[in-house]
Parts: sequence; structure tokens; C-alpha cells
Amino acid sequence: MDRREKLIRAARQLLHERGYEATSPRAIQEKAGAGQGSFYHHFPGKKALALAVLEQVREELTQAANSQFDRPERPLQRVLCFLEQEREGLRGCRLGRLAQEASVLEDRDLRRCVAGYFEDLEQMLGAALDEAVAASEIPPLDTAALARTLAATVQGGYVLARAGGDERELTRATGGLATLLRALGRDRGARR
Amino acid sequence: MDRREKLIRAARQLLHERGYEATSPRAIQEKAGAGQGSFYHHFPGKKALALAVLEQVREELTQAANSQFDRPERPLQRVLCFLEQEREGLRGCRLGRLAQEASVLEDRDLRRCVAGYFEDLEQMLGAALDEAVAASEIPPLDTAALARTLAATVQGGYVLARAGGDERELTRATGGLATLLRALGRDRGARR
DNA sequence: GTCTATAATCCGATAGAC
DNA sequence: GTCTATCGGATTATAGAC
Repeated sequence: MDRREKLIRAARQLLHERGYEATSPRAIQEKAGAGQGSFYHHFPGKKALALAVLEQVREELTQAANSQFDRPERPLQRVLCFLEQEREGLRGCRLGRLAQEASVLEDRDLRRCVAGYFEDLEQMLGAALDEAVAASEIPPLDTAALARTLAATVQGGYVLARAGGDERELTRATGGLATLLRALGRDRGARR
Repeated sequence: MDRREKLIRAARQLLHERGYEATSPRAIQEKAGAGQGSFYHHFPGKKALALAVLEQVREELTQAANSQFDRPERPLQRVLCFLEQEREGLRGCRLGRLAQEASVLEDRDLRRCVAGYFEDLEQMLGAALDEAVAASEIPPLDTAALARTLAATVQGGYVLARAGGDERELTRATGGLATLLRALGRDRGARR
């Protein structure tokens, strides 16, 4: 594995563990087993390396979500699968956690990477919810707002899990919302 | 206003804007118009000052939430009022945002401050939801899990709002959950 | 391509004069 | 109580040898 790849992998891990501001070029170099020269030969600076990592991560997360929504199950079931999928609550969302760092939000490119992921995610969730409404699985409601609720509950679940030091806080938060959605589906069925 | 108070106010503002790691003693001193000597005379170090600020903030937030739940409205209405209250989405939650910083989670005292707030909040939400169930405003369900969902949606709403640079992302996320809860209440009423 | 050496600045904290 | 001067170490980045 060449130095460039090693640097990307080291940065990726550190960005996940410590965030953007707290991840120094020096720390990346040490973890990658590379010197200053390597670092600044392959990347003009810390921001460029972080952007390379984040765009890779965004692509992976979007891809994973997309494959969740591109399946044979019924629309509501696909939404619930996304909501209740396994997540490493204590580690936080690789992209969402960066939305708390001022230096990330102040940078045009880094910010667009994070914001773009959420736009795509909410779009996918909204489309599945529209299908669920069309199939009468849930009553007609503001699906765009509900898509945001879903994304927010996951992101907030990470916050609660990290604060409490308990992975299950995330599971319970998403589980509570799933229960609500299922109840809405059942009530609807019961009234027909 | 004495120096100590000025230091606390400056730290409070900077902690809100930049978080814990990115807030340096020097920056606090400059904003407070105080020198190094003042800072280290009144506080043993950065952590102690941050803790003083955070405990103050925790008290205020808990107090505000408590007064929301200690009102004459019906239980579900109180929960919805909390969910849909006005918030400065772009600035983030004064406590929740710190849950993303490794140095905060690694410190016993700082962490307990953040975690304790969420424990209290979820306790209050859970109690109101229990009342709502007892009053048949909503069907019986796991109120502790739903309380976490409520807290998570607010926290995640902050994340989405900051990422997108649009305050309304938070409003829509909480609004979507409120719609769900209202639908649940209506369906219940409709079936009786 | 990769290394070491170095730059200028900032970090959190301490010392000691007043 | 408050100030200025200073510490040792970290930061992001550049220079130049190999």
C-alpha cells in the first residue's frame, strides 16, 4: 500500500475518532508511518486530505443508504429498515458529527460535503415515504418533513448515545420512532 | 461587573460558538478584557471555568424544560409545546454539541454535566408521556423510548440545521414528529 | 517521493512584580 | 486581584537535502 493510501486511511480513522479540528497533520503522519514530506507531497494541506476522506465517506454512506431503499420490500418496511439498521452509536456519524465544528461549517467545500449527504438522504427517505403514502401504508402527510424527522432522530440518537456512553440510547431513540410509524400504519389498517 | 463574571460570560459565549476544544483561555481573556493573571486567579484552569459555565447552562436548560412541563395544559399538549418551542437552530444546543468532542467525553465532570441534562430531560418527557397514556391521549407504548426519540429529534434537528445552514431544518424535523404524535392522538380518538 | 530541519504562531499554564 | 513575561510543547506549513 502506497503512502498516499496510508495517509487517507489514517486520516479517515482520526477524523472519525477526533473530528476535524482535533486531527493534526502530525498525528495523521505518525499513524500512517509517513513523514512531513510525504504528506505535503500528496496533499496541499490538511483540508485537502480531509476533503478527500470525507467525499469518500459520503459516497459510501450514500451508496449504503441507496441500496437500503432499492430493495423488494414494501416502502414503509424499507424506511423502518433504514431507521433500525445497526449503527456504532458511541463512535458517532462520520459526517454528522462534523456539523458541530465551526471550522468545518466555515469552509465551503467541507460543509457542502456534509450538507450534500443529508440532502441526498432526505431525498431518498422522502421518496420512500411518498411511496408508502401512495400504497396507503401510512396516511397522507408532509413526507419531506417526516424524512427530516427520520434523519434527525438518527443524528440525535448518536448525540444521546455518546453523551450517555451507552450505545442503546441510539437504538431506543430510533426504536421509539419506528414504533410510532408502525402504530400509524396499524391504526390505518384497522380503520379500513 | 467584576472580572470573574466577565470571564464567565465570555466563556459562555465562546463555548456556544466554538465548543470546548476550540475555546482557548487567551480568547476568553481577550473577550472579557482581562489578563492571564485574572483568569488563573479566579479559576485553576480552562476546564474549571468551562465546568462553571456548563453547570450554569445545564441549570437554566433544565429549569426552562421543567417550567414547560409544569403547566395546566393536557399532558400531550405539554410534550408538543416542548417539541415545537423556538430554538436557535444554527447555533446548536449549548450542551448537546459538546457530546461530539472527545476531550469533553474523556473528562468525567464535563461529561456528567451533559449526560445529566439529558437524563433529567428524558425523565421529564417520560413522565409527561406516561400521563398522556394514563389520560388515553395516546395509546400505551414504551414511553421511555419515545422520550429518547423526542430528545434525539431535537438534537438531530440542530445537526441538520447547522449542516444545511437553514434554521428551518430543525423546525421541520420537530414538526414532523409533532405531526406523528398528533395523528396518533387523533386516530385514537377516532376509534373510541 | 520521502526525509529532516525549521518557521511562526498558538496552546494551556506558571512566575513574579505591583 | 491584576498585570506582563515566559515556559515547554503543539499547531500548520515551508525549505531544501537526498
